[in-house]
Amino acid sequence: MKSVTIYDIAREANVSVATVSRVLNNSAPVKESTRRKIMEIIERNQFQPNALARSLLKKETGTIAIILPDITNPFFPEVFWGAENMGRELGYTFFMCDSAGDYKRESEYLGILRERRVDGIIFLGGRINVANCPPHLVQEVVDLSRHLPIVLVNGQLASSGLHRIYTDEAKGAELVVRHLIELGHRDIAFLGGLEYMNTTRVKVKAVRKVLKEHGLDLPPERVKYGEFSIQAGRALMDQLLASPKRPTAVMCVNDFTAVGAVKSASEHGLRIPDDISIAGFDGTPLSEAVIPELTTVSQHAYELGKLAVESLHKLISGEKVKKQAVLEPRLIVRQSTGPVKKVY
Amino acid sequence: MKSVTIYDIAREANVSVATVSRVLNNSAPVKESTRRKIMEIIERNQFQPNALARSLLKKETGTIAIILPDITNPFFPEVFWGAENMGRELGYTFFMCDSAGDYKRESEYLGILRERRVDGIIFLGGRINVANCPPHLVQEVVDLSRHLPIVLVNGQLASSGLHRIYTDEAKGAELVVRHLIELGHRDIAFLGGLEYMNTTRVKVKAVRKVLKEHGLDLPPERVKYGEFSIQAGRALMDQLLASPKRPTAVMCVNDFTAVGAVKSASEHGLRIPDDISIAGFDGTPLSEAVIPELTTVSQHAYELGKLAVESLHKLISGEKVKKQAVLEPRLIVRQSTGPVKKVY
DNA sequence: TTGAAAGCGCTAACAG
DNA sequence: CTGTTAGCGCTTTCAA
Repeated sequence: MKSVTIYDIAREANVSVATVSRVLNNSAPVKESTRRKIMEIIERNQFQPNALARSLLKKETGTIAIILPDITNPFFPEVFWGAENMGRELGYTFFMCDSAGDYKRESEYLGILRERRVDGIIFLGGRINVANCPPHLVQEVVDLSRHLPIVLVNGQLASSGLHRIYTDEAKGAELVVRHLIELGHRDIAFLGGLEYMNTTRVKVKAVRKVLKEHGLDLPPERVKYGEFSIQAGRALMDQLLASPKRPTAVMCVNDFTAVGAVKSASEHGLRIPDDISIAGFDGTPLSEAVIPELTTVSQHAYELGKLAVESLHKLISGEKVKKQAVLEPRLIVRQSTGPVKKVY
Repeated sequence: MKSVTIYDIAREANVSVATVSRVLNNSAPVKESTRRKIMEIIERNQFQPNALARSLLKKETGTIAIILPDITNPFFPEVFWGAENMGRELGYTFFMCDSAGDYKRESEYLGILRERRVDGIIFLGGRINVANCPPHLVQEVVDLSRHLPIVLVNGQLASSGLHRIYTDEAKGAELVVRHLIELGHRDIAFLGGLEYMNTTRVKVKAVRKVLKEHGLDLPPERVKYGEFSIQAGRALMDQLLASPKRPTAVMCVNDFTAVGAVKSASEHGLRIPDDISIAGFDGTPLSEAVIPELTTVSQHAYELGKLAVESLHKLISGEKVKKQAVLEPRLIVRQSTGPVKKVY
């Protein structure tokens, strides 16, 4: 089990470790014949340099960590996949940290990652998505960011000056509402999402704005806050349908809740979109897998991951990077929304 | 940006680095007063020991890597989530490596992980799931396993003697077929999965076996091989439905293909399960998200991840571990399967 | 083109 | 209870 080191190679080749190091890194010219001899010995011994030792010296590890709130939500694997594909080419390996959206876990990971000397961190969810993040939690991230680059994806930390990549969710929500209005809907509800999370607030605000432009409004009973899960979507929709007069269209905070809403609606005997239109958000693969396929808004998850790594890499290399990169959301009209049915 | 080291702390506290190290690791008694002083200085400087240096010395990194074929397939996040929850308590951090099922990428990662001196590897998909894995690819893993523990999840490497955790897929397939037969189905088809992958073969074989027990068989035209995606499921189902006489029930290789099959069937105007029963496999969250909810077989993905880490940890700690751990699959009957409709 | 030697930051004997 | 010291495996001057 004794692992072979650069010394073993050097000894066997009758050269110094410096020379072996040189052929390993191509960091200086080495006589062709010695190079070949060394290479041969390396191959034969299946020698692999110890990345820890190298990192200790070079002060860079070639690792990036991604902290996210829920890997089982299909939006995040998509982001990761984008990040990894970009990162692999640049030579990075990824630590995956599922925080479950829990501040404590986030802090825990932040500490661990610092100890492990990752080259950078991509942060999603949790504290960067709440309306009023406790100052010490903001500070923690800001402090860390003085040691290593951090990129926030789809979130922010009040006046932290951290780099951000995000999709314009307000714009996305507007797209959905305009689409619904064009279809003739006048009674639109908003469903899902915790009230104190930004992703929820931003959307509700945008919905209000667009409705107002059309002389419509969003009364309190047409907004149902809750979790982001399928279950929550279903329960919330149940509530909505329990009211005497039901809306003709529902915009959901994400695809999960939309799926739940669809379930509830069909359990209530409603046909979608004939009896009620339901729209999701995120454009996850799930939205396409469901029947009926969901009208939703693509957040370009893959792209977000890719861009995050790209920025991070530049930051790591000391290049100048724009503080913010905003992606345009894209409305994807599918089967779950349709013209309002006139009832005379 | 100069990072503070144990030396800085020692100097400021007027003690030796050894003492600082002792309070850091609680590895030997230290006078309470000095301990407090040192702690205070550590806090004030936000000192975090460099894990690289420690790992270099201790020959253990506290990292586990998980190699899997497709993080966007909801089965795998579930496995990861189980692994992480178990691993976090044991002090591990996770490298996530999406191989895309590509042997080249797998090899690439295997090399990188060795260099990074991960404490262990959890391997899923790709080469451990094909019927005839090229010997050099087997050898590569076996070689590596002499340097660090490797656990194969839901797969195997011919006579490699590697540790394995898996769900009994044959049993799972049997469960589905028996369920279908009980419902009165006599014409059952199998859909999806590459023919050369074990996960496909095992299931087809099991289906044949059970059908035979009941005096039935699985003619070639009732088996449609293909990818594991939703798209594949849909295309394959289209083929199946193009035949003059369609089966009354379809068992799919996984939930993705089942979802595709459901789509195709409903596009063809068939009601599920009244006109045709469709069953999935894996028990992913997707199977429950979809409408109608899928009858499927739970592979206990979360549990697989948990167990994998548990074994790995024991292996790492030098404890004795069973070569194999087999989980019992569980049939989950939901809405996509029902009694066969008698047609006279 | 090559070698000697000084660390990177930490832990673990070994002495005291 | 505490300090000295020898590495862990590698890269990188500085000389030769």
